[in-house]
Amino acid sequence: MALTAVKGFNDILPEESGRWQHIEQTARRVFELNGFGEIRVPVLEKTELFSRSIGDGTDIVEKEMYTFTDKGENNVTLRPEGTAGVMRAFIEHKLYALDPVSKLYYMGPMFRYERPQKGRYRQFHQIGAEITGVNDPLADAQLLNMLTAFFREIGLDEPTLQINSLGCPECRPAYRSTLRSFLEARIDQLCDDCKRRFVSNPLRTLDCKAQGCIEATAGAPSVLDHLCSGCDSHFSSVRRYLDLSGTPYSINARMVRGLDYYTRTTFEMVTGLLGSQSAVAAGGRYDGLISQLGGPSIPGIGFAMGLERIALLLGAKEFSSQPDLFIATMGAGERDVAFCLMDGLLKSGVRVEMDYEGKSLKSQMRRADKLNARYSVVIGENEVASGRAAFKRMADGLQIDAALTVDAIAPLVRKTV
RNA sequence: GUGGCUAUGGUGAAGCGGUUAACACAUACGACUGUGACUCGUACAUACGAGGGUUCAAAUCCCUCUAGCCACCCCA
Repeated sequence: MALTAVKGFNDILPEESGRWQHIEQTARRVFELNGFGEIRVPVLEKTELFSRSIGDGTDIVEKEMYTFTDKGENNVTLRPEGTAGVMRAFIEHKLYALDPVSKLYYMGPMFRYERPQKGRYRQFHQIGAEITGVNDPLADAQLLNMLTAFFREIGLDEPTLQINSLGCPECRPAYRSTLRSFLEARIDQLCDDCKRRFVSNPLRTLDCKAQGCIEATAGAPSVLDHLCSGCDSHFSSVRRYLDLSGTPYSINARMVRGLDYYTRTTFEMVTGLLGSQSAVAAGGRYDGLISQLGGPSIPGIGFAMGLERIALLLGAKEFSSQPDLFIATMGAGERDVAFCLMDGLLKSGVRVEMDYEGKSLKSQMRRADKLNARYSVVIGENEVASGRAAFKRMADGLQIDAALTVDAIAPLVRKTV
């Protein structure tokens, strides 16, 4: 093969793009219903934006970013996630000055240099939403309800919502050291990875899949028992609002996030159908992020969902449309008439196909069938002379006589639902 | 970054050292003399991921590389 796409970068072919559009349109509809407006930000940002927001020690920043120096000697990076860029724009354009509460959504490609596997690619696509300016747990709950609504609308009931609270800079350090002393006593039972995590990120040992670690951490202290009073009441309010609106969820005190900026509420939509890529959507509150990036001290909360993973879950559901009418012609003499008829019908919104290259009637009919046209019509000398033709309903072969005019044809073949 | 598996036409695949690379689907054209889905006929890999080697002879054995998939790490 001469030239191929870059490893981990995929083409979305027409066969699949219908499904993608369905996902995107559903997200737009649900998000806009909730008062979110779309923001479009660049895919390329200064590297510093990501190292400062996501965190220097995270895997994303340490080994997964597409970072390079451009011709002007700027150190730039293809965005590995969406929130940082959106918040940069939020601060840069002082959107907080327009409105104390802003609700934004975005969609587009993200880039991470990882080894591709099922549901994980180097260029992947996310749809995300962010609320800034609200401390109240009401914002957390609305965002979670919106996420739940999206999955309901898209027709997926499989992914389930899990929530947790990670505390804040007040209470997390204390919990972390409590956990560390718990682990210290059992460090021999931990796997090699977790011995490393014990130092770098002890919370991570809680969601390790190794049997020894699961046993060793079975009685580990829970974050939720070590929240400060502010975080504790915030979390219980979030739960109360979810209960009030009947949103199903479960609490997973072992859920950890990969980005440093999360505080308090964190959550994931989890599926069991994608192997180890169980998270279809994930997010959380990031009360310190905006000020960390040089903006005012404004809280925020948001999520991102993975389009590829949702598309995978949607599976083989059919989203392609069918032509209303296929026009077949007997000979070159009728093609002018057919072409004008097609043009007129297209202008009035009827989806029409015709044969472009003067193939045999047999081929044309086969094509009408293959395209799954709802009606077909054959135009020959007789039809041109009489100005009428038989429109064949492909599903059952019924033929209906009608005049060869847009006004007569459009209502006949147009899908009436 | 680590590990495992796999690489034959548009697709799914047979082939396990010996003349024309099976079969199916898809595609194109045709047969049933102006009407699809059934049936039938014809066409369709100078070629077996790339490069090297062994051999009289390789898609079939060996080596290297590359790619894809899956898993780990991590993550949407």
